[in-house]
Amino acid sequence: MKRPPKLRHNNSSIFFIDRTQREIKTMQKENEQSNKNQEQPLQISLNDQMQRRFEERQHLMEAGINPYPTHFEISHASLEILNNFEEEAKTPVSVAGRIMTIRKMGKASFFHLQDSAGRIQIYMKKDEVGEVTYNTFRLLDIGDIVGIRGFTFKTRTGEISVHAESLELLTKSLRPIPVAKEKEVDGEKVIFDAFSDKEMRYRQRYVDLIVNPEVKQTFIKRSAIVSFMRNFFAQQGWLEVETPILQPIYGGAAARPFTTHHNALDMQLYLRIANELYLKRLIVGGFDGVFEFAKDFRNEGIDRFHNPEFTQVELYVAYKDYNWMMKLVEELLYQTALAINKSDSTLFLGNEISLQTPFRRLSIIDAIAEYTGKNIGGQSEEELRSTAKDLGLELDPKISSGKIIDEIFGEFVEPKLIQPTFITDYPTEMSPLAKEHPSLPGIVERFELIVGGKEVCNSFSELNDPVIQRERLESQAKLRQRGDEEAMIVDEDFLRAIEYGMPPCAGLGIGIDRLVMILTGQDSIRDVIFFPHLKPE
RNA sequence: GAGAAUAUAGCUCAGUCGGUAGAGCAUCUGCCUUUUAAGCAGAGGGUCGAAGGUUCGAGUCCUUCUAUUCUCACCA
Repeated sequence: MKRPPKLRHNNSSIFFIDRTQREIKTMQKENEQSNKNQEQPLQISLNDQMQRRFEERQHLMEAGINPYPTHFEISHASLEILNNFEEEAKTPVSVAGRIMTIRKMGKASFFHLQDSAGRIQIYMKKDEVGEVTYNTFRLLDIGDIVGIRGFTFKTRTGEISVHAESLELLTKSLRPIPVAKEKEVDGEKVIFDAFSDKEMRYRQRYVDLIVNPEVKQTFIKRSAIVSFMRNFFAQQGWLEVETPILQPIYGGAAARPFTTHHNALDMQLYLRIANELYLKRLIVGGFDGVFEFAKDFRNEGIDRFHNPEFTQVELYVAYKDYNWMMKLVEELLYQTALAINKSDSTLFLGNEISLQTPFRRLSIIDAIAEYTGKNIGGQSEEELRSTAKDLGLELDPKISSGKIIDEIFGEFVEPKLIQPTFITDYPTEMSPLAKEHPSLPGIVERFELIVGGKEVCNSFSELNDPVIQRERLESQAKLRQRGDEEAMIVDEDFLRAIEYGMPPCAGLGIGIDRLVMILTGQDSIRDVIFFPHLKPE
């Protein structure tokens, strides 16, 4: 460099750079030349804004100032200052956060710092912080992270702020963040030109979280929902466990799996589609109640209700049945809603949903009768097929009676069940792991909870007769041979386990992503998963 | 898997009949000591998603491809 930029600093971490436009141009030229000469490993394509920020980082380091120091003592979060403000106190505070707005007015400036709790305005006056610090500040960018020491006060226009006495750069930001401006109109916040491109929001969730505060709230709620449920289960004395994600035989649900390969063992493995069979092994082993918050993986379509990996909590409780489990689910969801939203009602897909207990209960046969006028109780496969035809439903000729009922239900009933509704007593054929109803032949003790037209829970009294279980799995294997890719596989180890004897048991699965969607009012699963699956850029 | 829409500056978006690439915010320079979508004056910034084609000339018309969004189908 022919002429380095003027750098002055004193013994604190304060710096001062004075540049003219011409000097910047010269430096850019030199930078380009040195890039050519030295084959920089840096492969980031720079726009003008990034170029300038890279240079600034370099200048700081040349001046012996670390743009990435290791720590800063924080006394207050932004929200604490706002909540505990006392007009006359002038409380000394130190705060840290990302610069989100800047309003420079010559020898005084205002800017907002954003920390994890919120935003706080900082006021800085040249007379008070001195020329060196003030000029330091003038060079910082929106997006930089700084620490401020000062005292609290309220501005002429009434905003609680921090009057800065010193400033320390904590992290230099190299990429411009898409700042949106906001304004209050009649107490309502109006946001201008928000960062709203959905693809970029999902791909660069970190940016989404910085600039769209309501996104953060959704995920904070998600965390609170899981914590609340975990405590709810733990307080009953049930054990939180972990079971394999990599499985030699997958099972517990009707779905197509992901496959992977273990090199050292040279064997194919599957990513689990459900935890059910492993959790039941633990009930055999003598635990009275086990639960697992689990990532499951299903190799199927992607839309706003389905992500290839999703979260379920499964719970198994010995000596209980599905009627008991229904009461538990009602209580759990009601309590969760109250804890999270302070309300038992929520807006989901345009519908006001009430989680007030008790939820409606309806057998699948009655539900179909109510919403289609067709009584399918006791109908044979052929009769069911003609009922479906009457209703205008086209069916794959391969599917059998259980699936036909499921199709009719899914097409004509499920979308209409907006308020929480337990659908009970499914055909045995659809539920190979559920125990048959003692007084209803061909029907199992099973329920699903439908909310907003979508399945949220699935539960049954678990089948524990190993002989019948083997028959059921073997007939699944036959369906598989007929071409049903989702039919289950015979899992000999699971059968061996329940041959030792599994106590009567109620099982439950709750789709966490969907529950979070309902309780946070989000219409897409992508808005409740930090990093939803997208094709590579 | 099928259909529709979208892709232009860091962000949000205009761009008419095919004829020199536009705005607001952000950035840079100057002024401004309680502002808040701060203000005033000026400046810089573009492989118009990618590749072909038509044309004297393409952001614009045609073809193919890529990604996303929405709807439908399957799945929870």
